[in-house]
Amino acid sequence: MEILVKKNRKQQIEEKATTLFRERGYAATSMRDLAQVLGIEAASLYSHIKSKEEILQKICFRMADEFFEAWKDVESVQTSASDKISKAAIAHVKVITRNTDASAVFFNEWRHLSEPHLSDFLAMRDDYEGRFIQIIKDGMASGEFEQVDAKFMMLTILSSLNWTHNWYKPGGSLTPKGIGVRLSNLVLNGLKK
Amino acid sequence: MEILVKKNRKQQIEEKATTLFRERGYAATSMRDLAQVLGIEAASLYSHIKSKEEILQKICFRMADEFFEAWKDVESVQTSASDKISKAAIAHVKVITRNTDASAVFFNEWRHLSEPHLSDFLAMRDDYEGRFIQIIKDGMASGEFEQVDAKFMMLTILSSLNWTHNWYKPGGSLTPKGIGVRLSNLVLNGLKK
DNA sequence: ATAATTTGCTAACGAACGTTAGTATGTCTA
DNA sequence: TAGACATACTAACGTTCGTTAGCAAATTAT
Repeated sequence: MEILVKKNRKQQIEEKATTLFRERGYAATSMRDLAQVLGIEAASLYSHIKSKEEILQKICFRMADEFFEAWKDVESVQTSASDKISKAAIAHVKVITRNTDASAVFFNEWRHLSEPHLSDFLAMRDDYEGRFIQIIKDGMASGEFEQVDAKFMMLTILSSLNWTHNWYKPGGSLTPKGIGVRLSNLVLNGLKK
Repeated sequence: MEILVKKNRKQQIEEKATTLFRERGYAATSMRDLAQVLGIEAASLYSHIKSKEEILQKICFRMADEFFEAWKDVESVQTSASDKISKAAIAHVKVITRNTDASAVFFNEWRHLSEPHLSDFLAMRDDYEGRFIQIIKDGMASGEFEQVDAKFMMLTILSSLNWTHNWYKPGGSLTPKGIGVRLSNLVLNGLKK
């Protein structure tokens, strides 16, 4: 066995950091703040992590992975464009509602990444957004959707989906899937012929 | 005459600060950064302003004023609920596109306000959001809209509208009014019976 | 049993932070 | 012409920042 990974404490650090970064923002959260929440000294954090930014990187790229992972279900089956949009919306919302704090960090704090991680991040985002655009364009080409500005449409769809991290509370009347269904129906009403 | 207001330099400071706060975030922007952009020393800023946070307050509450001011046109005339939503969306987008940097600060940096300004800010936001909810509820009561979760609908509408600050570029193919019309049509398709 | 790993501490580093005090200079106003 | 005002400076304050060095105890693996 070659389990060399530091497990327990490092995970705790990332979890607490996620909460703090969400509440106060990355720049306004100090390592001493983070240490206090964990009940240790700030210097002790460095037995487990390399730097403050490493934590942010982990959060951002783990979320990116989750979004791409969820997308696999969308592209696996051959189906109509509207069905794909619907599937993508549901999958996207599920990822967000499963990680509301990490999502907030992902959406709001990525700009504090340094190079080359910042460029990597933006490239992934472009890739992800491009997949939505492609579906919309396919839908227009096949006559399923009206002729619209595909990028504008993508931005509108994703802004509605992404905003859910700001108000979703587990245990509310709307389930993640319910939210995805409602939001995708909403935009599909505007897309379908 | 009692013109005691410091005019020129203070405005410049607020403008440059708006850009920096948007690009780097409030907490990650130092007074020395701001001074450098203006070509002066950090200490010199304090001949014109009281504190760093005062700048943030000015930006946030000026934007709040603009949003409420734009809303006056919506409530002045008695008309259908869908017409009101449309008018509100257009007015809202116009304010954002007229001040993309300040809007970004308004949406992302308000949490760095200290009390009592933070509570004031949140109260204004609740008020503003409540007006959207009221129109939606009126539309449902009159039979114009389908029965929906009014708060969910408001959040969806505003998230689409608010996101425009992230991608709108003056001189693009879409005018502010065009954006407002398209976005309001989109959500109205989902609302109307 | 012993070696390695995990976890934490105190002390401190240099840098950057927001801000104040005190002063100087040019410009507009009475 | 005198005073007020706008604008900016140097110098420095106390604080907080992210991080490192060096050490120690407990836990785990061999």
